[in-house]
Amino acid sequence: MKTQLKKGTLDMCVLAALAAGDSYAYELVGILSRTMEVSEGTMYPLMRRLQAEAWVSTYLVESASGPSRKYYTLTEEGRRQLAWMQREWREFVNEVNGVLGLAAGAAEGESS
Amino acid sequence: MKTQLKKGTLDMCVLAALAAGDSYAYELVGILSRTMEVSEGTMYPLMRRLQAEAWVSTYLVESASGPSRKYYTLTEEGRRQLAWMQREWREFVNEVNGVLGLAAGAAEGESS
DNA sequence: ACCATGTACCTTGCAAAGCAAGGTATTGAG
DNA sequence: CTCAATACCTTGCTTTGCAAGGTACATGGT
Repeated sequence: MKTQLKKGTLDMCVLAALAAGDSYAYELVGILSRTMEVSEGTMYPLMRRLQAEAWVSTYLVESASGPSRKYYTLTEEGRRQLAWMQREWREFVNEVNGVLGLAAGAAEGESS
Repeated sequence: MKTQLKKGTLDMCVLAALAAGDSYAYELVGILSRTMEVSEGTMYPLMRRLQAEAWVSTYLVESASGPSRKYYTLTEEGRRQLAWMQREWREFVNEVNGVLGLAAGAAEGESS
């Protein structure tokens, strides 16, 4: 469920998570999954996009408990992009809530 | 812009607008355009979907200034669907803001 | 009569994004 | 030696928004 709602917000969520510290795709799925549903099939293509846009850069780190991890760091441009996305996000939420609010006022109690 | 963010919210917005009173596709574009960007190419297929799901029903009304208008009414099921969508929407907004908030707290001032 | 403008309907074809399902390789436990 | 967990990845499908195009009616201007 909620698949459609996530469109366009996951990049922002990942960038926000990376703003709190470097991480790798597999771990990011776990981190975001504490709050919302995400799958690996979504994550890996997403990370490629972020890198293609130069919003993140990568480096490899060997792990003692499995294959090497591909860590991602937020770039300066990524940081700017995150700020811009957050502005758009808040704006959009207001727009939608505006439409919902209008309807709520007209559909429910028209007290005074 | 913001095309991706709209995915999944436009149906809800249209249902909300219809909760305030019957309307037709062309007019709905105008109504929603006061708050957010929508185009006809989006609206007409959308209305077909809503009707296919039985969330709206239609009736024709002749117009003095152009072709007949296809009015849409919210059905009982549509009303229930709208309520459910709004719940999902608020939940989702909280989830995303949660992820953004975590990052904000960790990235900016770590006072105390 | 002609044409532009506004109203009102519609479709086709594309692009973007999320996801299930599948696949590979490494490490450690039983 | 097999099983699970870690960690990477791709292919194909689906949904949705949108630009671009097309139809038809009414009105006003020329």
